[in-house]
Amino acid sequence: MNEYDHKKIEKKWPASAKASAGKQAYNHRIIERKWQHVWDKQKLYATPKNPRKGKKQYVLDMFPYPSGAGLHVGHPEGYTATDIYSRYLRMNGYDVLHPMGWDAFGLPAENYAIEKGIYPKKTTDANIKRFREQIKSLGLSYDWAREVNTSDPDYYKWTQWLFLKLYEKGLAYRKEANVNWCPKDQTVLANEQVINGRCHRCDSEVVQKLLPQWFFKITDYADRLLEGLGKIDWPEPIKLMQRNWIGKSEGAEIGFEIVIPAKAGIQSPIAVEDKSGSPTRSGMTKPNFVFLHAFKGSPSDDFWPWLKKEIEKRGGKVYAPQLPDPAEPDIEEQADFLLKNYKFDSSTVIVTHSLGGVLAMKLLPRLNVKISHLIMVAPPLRTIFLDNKPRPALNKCCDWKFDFKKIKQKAELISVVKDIGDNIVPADQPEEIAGELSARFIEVKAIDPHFHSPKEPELLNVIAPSIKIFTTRPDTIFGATYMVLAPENPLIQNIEYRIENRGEVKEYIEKAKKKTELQRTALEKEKTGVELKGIKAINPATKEEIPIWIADYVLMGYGTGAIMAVPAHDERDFAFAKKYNLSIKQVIAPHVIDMINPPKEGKKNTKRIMVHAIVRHPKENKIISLKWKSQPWQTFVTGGVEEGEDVIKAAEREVREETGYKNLRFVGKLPYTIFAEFFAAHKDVNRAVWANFVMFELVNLEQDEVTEEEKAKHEVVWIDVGEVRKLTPVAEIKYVVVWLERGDTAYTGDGIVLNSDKFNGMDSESAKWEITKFVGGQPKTQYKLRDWLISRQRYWGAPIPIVYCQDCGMQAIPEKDLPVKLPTDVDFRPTGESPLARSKSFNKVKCPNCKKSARRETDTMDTFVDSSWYWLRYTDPKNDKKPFDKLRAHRWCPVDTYVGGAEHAVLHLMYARFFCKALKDMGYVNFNEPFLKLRNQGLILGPDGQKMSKSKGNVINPDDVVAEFGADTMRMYEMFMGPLEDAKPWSTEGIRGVKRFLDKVWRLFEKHGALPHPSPLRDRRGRDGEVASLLDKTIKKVTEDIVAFKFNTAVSAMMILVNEFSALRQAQGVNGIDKKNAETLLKLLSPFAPHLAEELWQKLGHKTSIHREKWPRYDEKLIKEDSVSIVVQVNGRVRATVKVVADSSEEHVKEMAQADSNAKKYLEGKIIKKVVYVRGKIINFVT
RNA sequence: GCCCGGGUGGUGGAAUGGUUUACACAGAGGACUUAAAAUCCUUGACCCUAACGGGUUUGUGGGUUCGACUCCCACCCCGGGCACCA
Repeated sequence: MNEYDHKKIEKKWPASAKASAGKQAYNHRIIERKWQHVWDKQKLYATPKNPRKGKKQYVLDMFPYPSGAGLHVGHPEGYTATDIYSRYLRMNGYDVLHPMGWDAFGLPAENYAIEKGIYPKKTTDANIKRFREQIKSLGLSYDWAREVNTSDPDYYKWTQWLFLKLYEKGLAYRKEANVNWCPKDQTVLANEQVINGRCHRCDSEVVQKLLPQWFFKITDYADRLLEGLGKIDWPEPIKLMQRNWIGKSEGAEIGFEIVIPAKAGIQSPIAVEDKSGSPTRSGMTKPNFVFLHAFKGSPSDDFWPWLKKEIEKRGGKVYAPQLPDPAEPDIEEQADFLLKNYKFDSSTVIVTHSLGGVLAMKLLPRLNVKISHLIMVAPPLRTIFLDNKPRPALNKCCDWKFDFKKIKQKAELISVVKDIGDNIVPADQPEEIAGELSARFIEVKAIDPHFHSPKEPELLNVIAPSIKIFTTRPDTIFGATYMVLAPENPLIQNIEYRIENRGEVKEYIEKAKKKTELQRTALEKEKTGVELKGIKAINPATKEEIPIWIADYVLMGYGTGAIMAVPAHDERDFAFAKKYNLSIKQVIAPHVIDMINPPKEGKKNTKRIMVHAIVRHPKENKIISLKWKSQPWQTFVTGGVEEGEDVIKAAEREVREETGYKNLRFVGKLPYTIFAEFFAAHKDVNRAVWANFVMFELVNLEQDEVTEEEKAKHEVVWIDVGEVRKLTPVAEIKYVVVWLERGDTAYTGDGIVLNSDKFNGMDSESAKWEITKFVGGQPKTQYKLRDWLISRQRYWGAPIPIVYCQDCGMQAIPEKDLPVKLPTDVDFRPTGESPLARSKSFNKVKCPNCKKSARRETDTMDTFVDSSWYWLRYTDPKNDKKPFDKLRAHRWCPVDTYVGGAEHAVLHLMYARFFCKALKDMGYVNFNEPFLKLRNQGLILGPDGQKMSKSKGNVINPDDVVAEFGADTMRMYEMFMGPLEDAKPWSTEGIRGVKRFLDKVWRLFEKHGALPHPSPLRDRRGRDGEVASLLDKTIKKVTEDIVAFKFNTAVSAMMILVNEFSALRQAQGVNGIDKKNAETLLKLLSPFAPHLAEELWQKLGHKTSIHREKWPRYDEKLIKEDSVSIVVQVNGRVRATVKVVADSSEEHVKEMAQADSNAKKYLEGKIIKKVVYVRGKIINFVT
């Protein structure tokens, strides 16, 4: 170990000893600068090259963004915490990696460039320099040889490299996406820069804009990100926030078929009998399907019989003729046949297979009406086939010339379905037809090539789509009374041709698109929507037809973009149903068991339907209650409902009978029935009751006579509405209270299933899976997490290493060409595209594949990408071959302790975890979680308790604090303020107190030098052994508190010790304190106040650094007190304290306590029923 | 609206089932000093009492317990996160 040459130090810092000598306070300016210089020279905090296995600790701070404002007093809080912990670990023999660096890319530098025209690198480098100096002035023990800077090409080269690796793995992809766009600043904004739907800089409303963007596929890791949280030591609230962000929901995916509802009054479009012989009911029919089969085919071939059945199941009427001469077809003749036998009209849907499509294209121009929909499955356009088989019959079947314009005019909607695995019709033919006809073009994979399988489910999706929904409450499906699609749901286009109010629907969709984020998420926004008229869905549980709506309260980005609406059991659906008058059907009843009169074992069980009437006074805010004479009950007006009887009528009857009031006005009914179980004492039976609540208001107080029989049972008492809580149906009453306060609401909890056929009576939780099975649904897990959008139309970030070539498409930059450097010939002014797009030098690039000139990706990466892996770079910061050496990373990682602000709870911490897992899968690291232990630091507020800000003028500058009080005081004060994770206000008075403490320590040594002197282990009151005990207790407390990150109480423990030393010295007139004790104190202090501790340590005559010393141990035996104070309580109240020898027997303590004069007063003449004795703490007499 | 965290002297906070207010700040009184600063000592919730002592008190109300800041229930207030996630 390097020894200090005190002579040399003295020579360079001659003032240091004298500056403070004889003064009450020490000179922090000189001492701190001196030791910072010496430590730096000696490389005291260099990281060991090869940490010993099991002896390594990686202690990390979240690296700062080097802003122009310089260091904030909040920064040193976390830095001091990790510094204390690192120093503590080193003193306990650990090899510690404790680095610092710069999250240097980001918006402010670029905005500054826009404003002042100063190149971002220039401002950033200057800011880093200032930050580094400020951090160094705090005496933090970072190993500066490992400094990293994300804006350095040597760093972002590897950020780009990691991007390419993710790209190779399919974890980086490009797609069109809606992004936040600020119309005033002409730029895309990150989600976190949008505050309440407004731009954080200019406050204009942010709109959604569709742009091609790069994403990282973090959703692939949703489950692992969730699972990993169980294994790491992080603050619970942070873990919870991540869990919520990932948002895992278990539920079911269930299909709802779309049907064509029966309608009266529409003329049958086809007035002839069909081959299948199905009767055509006159005056009432459904839209009709006409099937046109293929060459050599028949309606019993291929998918036809299956499709017919499926469509009929959905209420469609199908006509599937056998076409004349299928093997030697004459298209014109076939068309004649159809025209002769069938009548087509605006509701007709023609479905064709293969050559049937040619027939349809020849048929349509000859129609004098417009049909609804033409669906051509794998239609040919020419007689060129993939199998090269000659088909002479086809060559002569028609002229293969089509009047596309006319065809287009004769169908409302045309769809062309292509099989991507087709082995007969070449791919370009259906495509060309679709193009000519401007038709909907759908590419699918058929089960058998060219749709030859007896079942082709994809076709059903085109012809009769079903709506897939995700729900976490399949148990409520019997109560699904309507469905809702998100306005963006592409399914709407599929079924559009059947929608009667198309114009209205389109208008709604357009309006929804134009809405700003603010309007869509506006508080208490009223729900809007439009019904899709002309189609219905079938509730798969009830088989009933239910309406389909579109509404923007359903989001496309979650689940399937469609829901089944259960208004009775979902708040949103409830509000929507109320507004649009949709039916509400209860299928779950809250299940309550009366805790005061619970059902009794062995009693008869009876079932009843009951109604409770809440009767309001005509003028006052009072309601009627009945006070029972035979029971200790006070109830609403209450009674049974006969099977089939109207609940409201029954309630009216009861009110009349029991109270005589007769002029009632019905106000409302609790929208759900409650299932309650209790013991009915007056009848001596158990009751299971369906409880209904009805509210009336008395029009006046006119009253009929009440029968004597009723009068004998109970008396009418008016009570305040606020007292409802006290009434007797205790278990149900909480729902009534909510009803009275908030009005009608949906019941969203669990309970007993009702109105659900064979599932009635089950509890909702167990019904979930049973019902899912019953309706043919699948269990499904959904996540809220979306993929991470990393594109930024910004300059000051790492360029995305991709080029676009006209011939070869998207191409990755080869590794050898990295880094893609940021150009300097840039105009920063915002125009809506990335500034990189306007750099000439940047865009001079050749396609890595064909070497022709190509276009560069001009977006840069989100700065969160840079910070997702910096913790790995610290383990190997100078490597120019790889981002980091695997072995070196493995020696130090994962990070053992990570400290930073809670504002990164989701973003940075989630992204870094994602990177770690992706790197693990690619074999670059061998662990799953980057940060094993995480601790948050709280905000430091201004002295006024407000968040520090320039405009409020409450900013504390750390430079000023260090200048006035010194780094040691600043460090210690920030630790002493309160718990690390709490937000706490700065107090200028408070920091003085800490300085006073350090001065006190200084005087303890300084006044007479540090003297070796005989250990007078007596405290100021002359008691032997107390100081020794206190010293060991302090070691214990400080040690435990550092490990637990409870630095505030560690500081207070040292204050207590120093106060004791100081008083001891005064009381005994001793010059200085015992050397051993002094050294222990300094060691405890050294992680907190490293400069002062080192200075005093050297003064004690040492030549090596205190920071290389071993952490002090304590002696359990010394901590144990010889005598203890026992608190004497009588009936739990403190009456005295008695002093007894430690480990006294209970008997002895009891005697001593009873002997105490004050305790005696309270025990005199009382019988002691019980004595509670807690060893060494308390004795309680119960009389 | 939902989900977290919190509410303790004049102030920052300590105590996670056992004497509420450790430690520090501010305040009051005293010592030293010509004086101030600095330092040191004493004091320090509220009400009753001359005092011994007693009573009340950890946001409010209730409960569990010999005993509750601590555990349970309801409510109020503050801070943070999410926000139509089916």
